[in-house]
Amino acid sequence: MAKKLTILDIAKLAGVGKSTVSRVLTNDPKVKPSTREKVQQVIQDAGFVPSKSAQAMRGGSAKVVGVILSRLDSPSENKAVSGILDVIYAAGYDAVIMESQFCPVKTNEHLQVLRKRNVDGVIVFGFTDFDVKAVAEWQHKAVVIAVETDVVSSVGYDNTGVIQLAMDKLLAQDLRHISFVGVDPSDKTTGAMRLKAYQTCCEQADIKAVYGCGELSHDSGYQLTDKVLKKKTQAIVCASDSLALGVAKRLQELGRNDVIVSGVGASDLLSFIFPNTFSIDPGYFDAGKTSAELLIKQLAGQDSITHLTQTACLT
Amino acid sequence: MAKKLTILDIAKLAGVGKSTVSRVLTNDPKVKPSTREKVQQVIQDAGFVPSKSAQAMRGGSAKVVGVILSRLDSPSENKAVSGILDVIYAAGYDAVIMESQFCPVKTNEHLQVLRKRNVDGVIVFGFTDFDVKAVAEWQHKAVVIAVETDVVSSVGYDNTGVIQLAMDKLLAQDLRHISFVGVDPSDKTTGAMRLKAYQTCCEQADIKAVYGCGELSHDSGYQLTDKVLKKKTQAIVCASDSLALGVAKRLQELGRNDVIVSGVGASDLLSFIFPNTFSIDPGYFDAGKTSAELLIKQLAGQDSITHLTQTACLT
DNA sequence: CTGTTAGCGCCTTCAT
DNA sequence: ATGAAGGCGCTAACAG
Repeated sequence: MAKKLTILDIAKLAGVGKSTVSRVLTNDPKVKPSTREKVQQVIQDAGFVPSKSAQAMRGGSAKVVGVILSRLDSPSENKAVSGILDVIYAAGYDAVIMESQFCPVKTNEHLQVLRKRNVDGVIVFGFTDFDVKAVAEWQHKAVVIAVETDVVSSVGYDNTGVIQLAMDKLLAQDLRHISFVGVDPSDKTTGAMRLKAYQTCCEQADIKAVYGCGELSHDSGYQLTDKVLKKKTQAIVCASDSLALGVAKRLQELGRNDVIVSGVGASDLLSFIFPNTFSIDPGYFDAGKTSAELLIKQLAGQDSITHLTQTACLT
Repeated sequence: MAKKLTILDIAKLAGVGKSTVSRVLTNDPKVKPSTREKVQQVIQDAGFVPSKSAQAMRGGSAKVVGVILSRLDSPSENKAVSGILDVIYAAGYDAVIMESQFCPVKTNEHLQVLRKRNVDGVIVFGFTDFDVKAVAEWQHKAVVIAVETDVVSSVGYDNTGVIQLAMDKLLAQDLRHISFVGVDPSDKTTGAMRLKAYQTCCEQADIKAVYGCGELSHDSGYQLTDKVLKKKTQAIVCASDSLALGVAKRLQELGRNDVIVSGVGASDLLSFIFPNTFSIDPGYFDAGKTSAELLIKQLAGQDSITHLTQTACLT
C-alpha cells in the first residue's frame, strides 16, 4: 500500500495540470479524448483513488445515506435493508447503518451523528413512539418505513391488506369460525391496525370476532391460542409469523390439526414445519427497494414528499 | 434547518478566534474553562455541527469502519453485526455495511469502495472461497470473521468445540448411537471442520460414525434424516440450527420422538417447537464484539495482528 | 491561553 | 482544451 497519492501527483506523472485530472475524474466532456485516456492510464497504473472526504467537502455530497433500523435481527427489517442496499449501491451511494433498538433517544442521537457526517439522506424504520419531529427536520432528505408520517415521505406496509388477504383466502374456503391472534393495540401498526382489519373483515362477512392480543413472540402466540380456540374454530389468523409459529405449535399439542393458521412475514419456516399453515408476504424486500428509490429521487430533486404503501401478497 | 454554519461563524458569534473553537471541538486542554463554556454555549444555541468530511480530510481519519457481510438475513451474521455496531459506535466510529452475497468479486468491489472512502478499517465475514489477498492489503486495518486467515487478524468460531460440546453432552447421558447431519465439506468451516469434529469425537468415544452431508437448509436436514437414522439411533447432532429444524421435523413425522436433536446457532425456535432438542451457541454476538474491539485496538496501534477463536457454549 | 497562518485534496471559475 | 488560482471547513503548528 503505497503512500497517499493526490490529484497533483498524477497530474505531474501524466504531464498535465491538476485541473485536467479533476476533469477526468468528474467526467467533464471538455477534455481531449487522447488526454483523457492518458490520464486514466496513469490513474490506473498508479492505483490512485480520489479521496471521498475531499470530494465530499468540496462538493457537499458524500454520497452516503444513513439507515436507522430498530433491530438488525428482525427478519422483516433485514430483508428491507437488503432491498435498500441493492438500490442505494447501484446509485453510487453507500449506507451507514445504525440500530435504534426502538429507543427514540437513540434514534435522535443517530440522526445527529448522521447530520454531522453530512449524509445525503436517511431512511428510518419507524416504531410506535418514535420522534417524528426529529426526522421531520430532514424534510425531503428522509424516508420513513413502516409508519405513516405526514411530514416526510413514508413507505408503509399494508397492515389492513395483510390481514384481509388471509381472511379472504379463508372465507373463500367457506370457513366461518376464524379467530385472530395479534399484538397489543398500543402498537399502532402491527397491533391496532391489524386487529382492526380483522374486526372489519368479520363484520363484513358477518362472522363473530374472536381474538386475543399479547406480545410479538412465539410464546405469546402459544399462550393466546387457548384463549381464542373454540370447538368450532376452523382457522386462526395471526398478526405475524412468530405468533403463528406459537399458535401452530400449541394446536399441534392439542391435536387440532384441522385448524388452519396464517401468519404475516413470508418466512418459509412456518409452512415447512406445520403443514396446515400459510403466510402473507408484506413485501419487506420491495418496501426497502421502494423507499431507497424514493429517497434517491428526492435527493435528485425529481420527486417531492410522497406516501406509498407496499402491497402485500400471498406466498 | 438554518444555513450551514462553520467554525468561523461561531468563532465570531462567541467573539473568539476560530482555532479556539477548534480546540473546544477537539477537547484540547489548553482552553480557559470559562472560554470553553462560552463557546460550547454558542455551539449549542446555534445548533452547530462540525463537518465530519472536513475533519476527515484534515485529520486523515473518517472514523468509519466498513463491514462486509455475506447476507444480512443470516441470523448468525446479523447477531455478529449487532455486536460490532455496539462496540464500534461506543468508540465513536460508524459503520458502512455492504453485502457480498458470498461473491468474491463483489467483496473486492466493496473493498475498493471502502478504500476510496478512506475508511479506517474493515471487518469482513469470510466465506469458503473468498479472496484473502484483497483483504490482505489492508494489513492491520482489517479483521476477518468466521474464517481463519494468517495474513490479517481473524476471529473464528470454534467449529470443533460446537460439535464437541453437543457430543459431550450426549455422551454424558450414556448415549452411544449418535448420528450427524452436516453440510458438504467443500465448505471449509461449517462443512469440513464440523464433520471432522464429529468423526474425532466418535473415534475417541469408540462409537460408530453415521453421517450425511448436504446443503445448509431445513430441507436438506429433512432429506438427510432418513439416511442417518437407524433403529438404534438415540441422537442426531447437526451442524446448524436450520439443519436441526429439518431433522427434528422429519423425526416428528416418523414418530421418533425419542431421538434427541442438537443444532448450532442458539436460535430459540428449535427448542420452542421441538421438545427433545438443544442448541449450541457459537457466540455470534460476542464474536462481533470481539472483532470490533480487536480492530479498534489495532487502529490505535495498541495491538498487532492476532488470531482469536470465539468459544462456544451450551444454551 | 489565544489569534494568525498554512495547508489537507479536490472542484471550479477565469483566463489562456 | 487546458493551466493557474481560489476556497470548501477544519486542524495544527507558530507566534504572541
